[in-house]
Amino acid sequence: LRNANKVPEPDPLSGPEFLAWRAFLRVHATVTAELDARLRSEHDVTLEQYGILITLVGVPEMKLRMGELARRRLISASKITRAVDELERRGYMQRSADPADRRSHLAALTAKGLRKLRAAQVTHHDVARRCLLAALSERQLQQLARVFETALPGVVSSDVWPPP
Amino acid sequence: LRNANKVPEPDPLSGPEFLAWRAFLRVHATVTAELDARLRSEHDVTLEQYGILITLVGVPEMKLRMGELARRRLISASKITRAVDELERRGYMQRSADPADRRSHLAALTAKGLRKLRAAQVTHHDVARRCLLAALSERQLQQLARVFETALPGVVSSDVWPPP
DNA sequence: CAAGATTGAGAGGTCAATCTTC
DNA sequence: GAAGATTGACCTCTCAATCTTG
Repeated sequence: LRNANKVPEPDPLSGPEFLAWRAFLRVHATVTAELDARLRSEHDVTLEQYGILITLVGVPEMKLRMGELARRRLISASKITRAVDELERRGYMQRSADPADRRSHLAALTAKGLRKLRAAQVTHHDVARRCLLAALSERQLQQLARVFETALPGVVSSDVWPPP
Repeated sequence: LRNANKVPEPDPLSGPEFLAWRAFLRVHATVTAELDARLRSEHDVTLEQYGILITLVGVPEMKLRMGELARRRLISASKITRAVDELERRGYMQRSADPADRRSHLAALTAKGLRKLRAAQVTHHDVARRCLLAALSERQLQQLARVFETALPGVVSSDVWPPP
């Protein structure tokens, strides 16, 4: 405490900045810890795997090139390769050749993967509601979306994230 | 697309729920990816290491028991052991015996660790501002904090998170 | 020779077993 | 015997090197 005061923080966040930022990080950490724990215990799927499946279901034909899938999940090329290996091994996804470019592989959701995702979504939505959404009025939900849209234009309405 | 309609989502989120939730996740993923990348490149520290240092600086005498540190960072006992091993190896932290309980070890920030943290905070705050805070008015920052406090009471004002 | 994807070797994380102290 | 912390063995991730096609 004494030492901390002797080496003061340069250009600190303002009071309201600090409180909003800290609450944002704390809420996210709390909610995702609960999400990952419940998805694992109830569906034997990690939050990361859930993210991959939910990304695919929202896309035409439920298939995406490996690189595009990695870009949308913000993960590396080698990590998406290994994650899809595992999901394919379990029968939730299937690779196929890309007719438009023979370097590229398409990663598709299978019928089994779709059923798995639908079941997992019940848990996902339950956690999202119980840890955040259910406490908020419709007006507060819209405020939240508006505030985020102000900070990162496109983040609310854009179908793909990050944008192409 | 055709198949997705045949296996519909049970109990979906409402429109405003969906938009607020998705934006929340997208903003967090975007900001933390940028944060981790810049902390690594400018200070050779991961976001996780930064989180450990920032947790310690906010606490009396800048020291915490290993288990309490793990609890506040939402990570396992073995992971905090190895993370502190590395931070100690680099001179940013130091372990000492806990006089109150000889089973327990205290993990303390060193003077070098405090200087490292102060430097990293400049980068941290720059990213936090540029990706989220700077676009918001003081009123919007307060709205954000209020909305989070509604969802998880204590998340804004509590000095320790998660609460004891 | 650049882009898309995968692989091998090494670094880092996880789970159960262990050691010490309460 | 349970709690606090660490260790060992296994598993996953990362980085650079590789293979293939544009």
